[in-house]
Amino acid sequence: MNKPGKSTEDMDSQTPMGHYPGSHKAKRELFDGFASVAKVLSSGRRAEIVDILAQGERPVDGISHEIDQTIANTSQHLQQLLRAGLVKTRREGTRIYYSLSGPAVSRLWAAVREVAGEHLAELDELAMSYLGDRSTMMTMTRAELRERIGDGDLIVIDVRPEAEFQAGHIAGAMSVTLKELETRLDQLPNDRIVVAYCRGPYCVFADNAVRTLHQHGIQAARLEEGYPEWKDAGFPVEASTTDLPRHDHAS
Amino acid sequence: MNKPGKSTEDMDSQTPMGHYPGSHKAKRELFDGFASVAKVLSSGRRAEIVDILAQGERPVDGISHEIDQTIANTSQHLQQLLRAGLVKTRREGTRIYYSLSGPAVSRLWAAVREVAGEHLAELDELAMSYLGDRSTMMTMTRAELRERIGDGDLIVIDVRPEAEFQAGHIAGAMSVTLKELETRLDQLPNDRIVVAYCRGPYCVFADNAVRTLHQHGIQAARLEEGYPEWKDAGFPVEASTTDLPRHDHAS
DNA sequence: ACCATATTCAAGGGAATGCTTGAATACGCC
DNA sequence: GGCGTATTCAAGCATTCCCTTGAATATGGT
Repeated sequence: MNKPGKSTEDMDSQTPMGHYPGSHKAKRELFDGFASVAKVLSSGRRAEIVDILAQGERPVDGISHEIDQTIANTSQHLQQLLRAGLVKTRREGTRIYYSLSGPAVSRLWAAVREVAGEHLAELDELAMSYLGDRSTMMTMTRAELRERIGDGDLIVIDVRPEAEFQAGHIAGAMSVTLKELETRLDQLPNDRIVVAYCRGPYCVFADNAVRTLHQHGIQAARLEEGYPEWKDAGFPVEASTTDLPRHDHAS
Repeated sequence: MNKPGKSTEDMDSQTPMGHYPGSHKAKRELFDGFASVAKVLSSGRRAEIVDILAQGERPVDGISHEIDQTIANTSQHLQQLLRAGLVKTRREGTRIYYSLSGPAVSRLWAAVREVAGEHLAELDELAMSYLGDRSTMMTMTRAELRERIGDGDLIVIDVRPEAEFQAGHIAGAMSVTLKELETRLDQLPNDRIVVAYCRGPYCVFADNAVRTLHQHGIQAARLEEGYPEWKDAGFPVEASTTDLPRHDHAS
């Protein structure tokens, strides 16, 4: 006898009376609803999209370029995120800007990364393969950076794509993308420690910035987490109001 | 030109030099890794399993009965949860007990429910259909309950299946399953408010207990969240050490 | 009105998923 | 060693998912 009981088909066995809420069918549907939220994060490409939107709003073709997928495919992923309620849209002329629908989504994404980092056996290997060796790199925590950010002995650079800096960044940070970094070394004061940050704990931009700076003999450290975590912690942020956020094409 | 760039195929366009980490392929694989954690929660049945395991460890056939699925199917779902690292196992004779692999998993599950509750359009309807009308039911927060639990004017009952009570419960609570409730009404002191709790904010047991108590003219309220949230908040818990946790068959 | 740009829609193929069924494995008991 | 119980494994089928391709829609500029 392998099958589940049929006698209590539509009424939970814990329920003593027939007319109470709690049918198995409704329970299945409710949990299918919860599952639909997780399902939308069950694609690596959509996870990348959420990681990018956690930085701020972005139009479709900016996202498409960032995740290296066709516009059509990116659009379909965005539709799925939209249907599940994880993102919302804002139209501006011919462009449609997507953004996370709330901080709870950011927390969910952080929880996924945390579980993967703590419990998924292969993750260390995958992270190592993408990020390279981090063991020799100096890091700084959010709390420490906030403490020391006004002291004048360090400078904070944001190495995310310009569009993300403009959508919001750590108060007092300057934007230096990786592409520009080597040509703008002279603009960095050589008597301060440079602290680089980017999208989050698994973002490679800050790592590579620190590597480049070290090669040029400049003291540099990486912020352990990224802009979304800084913002979610309620630490001071600011946005470029000089211009509307645009996507940045490399070509 | 709809396709993503091929010229930067294996090197992130933000990276200035060729030998730095950050290839697109490795990034895809890393995010596929994160996605694999979410994917395992993308089935309603596995979500139910996680909800049950958040109460404490449980053997396969107990879970199978609880989610109303065949043992074979339940086992396969558990294998997937195991591969993704969300659960761990403990063998005891011929039984294999599954449990969540850490509190991060519990937080992840809470984050999924939170996002669904805040942003998924259909969820209210699904919850209403499973739980019934909650609007007339009195509730109590964790903090308030902890405050008043020693005052002697209320009594806390745990209406989850006995196995879950034994695996861990709110300190000072007494176990009264829904099945027993009507026959044990005389054991409840009639000069105190009864506070019922169960698995979490979307669990129907406590609701139905309060409904039954009200029908018998007993003052009763529902704890807003359940045992996992109480435990994760660091509030006092205790476990039955009189016997090893068993599953409970209704049949 | 016409064109360019940004985004969405629709159809199709190959792969993966969830559930079922029936058999295999592992442990404890006699 | 043989039996009963708990769990896992393996094969099959209908469904769903991801990505691709090509066309359709919507907005703004000239």
